[in-house]
Amino acid sequence: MSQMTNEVDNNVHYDDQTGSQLNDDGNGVGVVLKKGPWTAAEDALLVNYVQKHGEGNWNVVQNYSGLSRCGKSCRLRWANHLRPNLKKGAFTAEEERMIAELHAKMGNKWARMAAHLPGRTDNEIKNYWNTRMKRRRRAGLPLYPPEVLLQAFQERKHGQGTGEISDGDGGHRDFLKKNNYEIHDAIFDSLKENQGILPFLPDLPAISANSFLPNGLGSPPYCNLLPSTLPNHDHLQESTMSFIGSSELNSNRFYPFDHIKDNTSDKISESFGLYSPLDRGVSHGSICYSHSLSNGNSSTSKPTSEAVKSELPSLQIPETEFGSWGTSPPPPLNESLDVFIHSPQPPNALDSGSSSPLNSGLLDALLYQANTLGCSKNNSSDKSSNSSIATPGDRAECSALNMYETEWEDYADPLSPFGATSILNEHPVVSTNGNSWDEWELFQTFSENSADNNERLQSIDQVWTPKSENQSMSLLNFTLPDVLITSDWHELYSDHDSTNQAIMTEASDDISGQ
DNA sequence: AAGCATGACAACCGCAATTAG
DNA sequence: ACTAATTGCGGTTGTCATGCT
Repeated sequence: MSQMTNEVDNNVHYDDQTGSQLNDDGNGVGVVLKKGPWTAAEDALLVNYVQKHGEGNWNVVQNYSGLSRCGKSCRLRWANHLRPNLKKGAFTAEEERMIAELHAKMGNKWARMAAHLPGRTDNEIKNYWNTRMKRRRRAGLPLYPPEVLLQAFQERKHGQGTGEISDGDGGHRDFLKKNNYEIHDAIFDSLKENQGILPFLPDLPAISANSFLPNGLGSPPYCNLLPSTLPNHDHLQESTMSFIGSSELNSNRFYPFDHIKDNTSDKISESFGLYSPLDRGVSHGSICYSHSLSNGNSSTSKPTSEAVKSELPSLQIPETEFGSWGTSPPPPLNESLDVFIHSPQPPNALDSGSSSPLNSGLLDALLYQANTLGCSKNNSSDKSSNSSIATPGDRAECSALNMYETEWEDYADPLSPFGATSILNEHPVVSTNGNSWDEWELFQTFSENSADNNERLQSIDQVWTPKSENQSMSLLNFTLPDVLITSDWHELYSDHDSTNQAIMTEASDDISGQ
């Protein structure tokens, strides 16, 4: 890097600037070890050493090479920069897709991910992901492309989760599978991270709580959601019921966004964990409350803001804990669910009366989403009739949708394996050049100023067809167009809904089918 | 042009796991 | 079996470049 090139022959500068540390490995006590950026001369020394002695024994490098670096630093330098076959430069589209996919499966297992990306280092991947995630989070965008979510979900569902990608982290998965409690990491991760996948429901029909809770949690699909092996089922049910009771699900009919009619659209985003670009507060409830379940264990003793801090993607649970679950009674799961279920709601949530499924946690948000999708297919009249509700929410929803639509522009590259081509061919896009962020804003403005939402939603209804539903299940290669400034953008909208629907249908099937 | 925000990297730190004695 | 050393990993921080206001 340019940084490095500027550092050649300036040892003194960096010694003074970055300080030093004493060697603590006994090899040269009192020797001042250099820190900071490596110089070309140091690199040469290290390369020379490795060529002569091979990798390893890093702590003795300074003895043989004359380097004043600790072994750790040498190893890192070699691994990240000097070893042969390192691939430099920007990640390719394929690599980016791989990273998203791997992260959806593995979480922050950078080293494992690097193993699947020849020539790339864990540090590189980590930096890439963190930067990318920061950017996306700031923009309020979901971390994973829907097709990655769907694919991962399907793979997990069909027991081919590891497939060609073995993360070696099957411990907790085994546990999950054994307990028929297999919910894909990525789904929860995505929900937890920013839940961008949820808010882009095409519309928000009023649905009857009874329609998907015919007999409360004691009947499908909820009863099947619970691990059949749970010995403390009653307890869990009771807990879950109280959880449901805390929401508006116990009313005959609830309007998911009704309660936010009078609130700002931020509440929707907050409820679904969709970050507002303007508000990245770390204490957003949805993040906090989703954490316990997504982790599958109760980590709520810690400040929930940590969920944000740690950027936990997948089931980032110490494997020992899961391992112990496998050999000991499942109460931890109960507890975790219990904790999740009884997750304290922020006072304002209660005060505002927004104890809706949106605020009560990602589980019912997920289920709500899944069921809503089901309802939306069967009840277009409801859809249209309800498209008139919650104007502010609708706007927020629209915003979320818009974000989603432009979200995966990275994957809209015609060369991308996600294959934007077909979509782009099917749906003429007016503008498709370059980066779309500005265009997205333009589009958002367009959307917000466009004809009233009812009309838009009706259009969506019109373009919904069983065909698109069927297609949705084969949309693994579906890619969002780069830009959606198009006269018939609602058709794209509809296709996104298809993907979304596919995901949520999978989620619903997966949950109810367990 | 200056200041600021952000991105991209590189490197360090601490902890945990593994290995060697 | 125990301990220390080594290695690996993930989180975090620091620096520079770039773009925007």
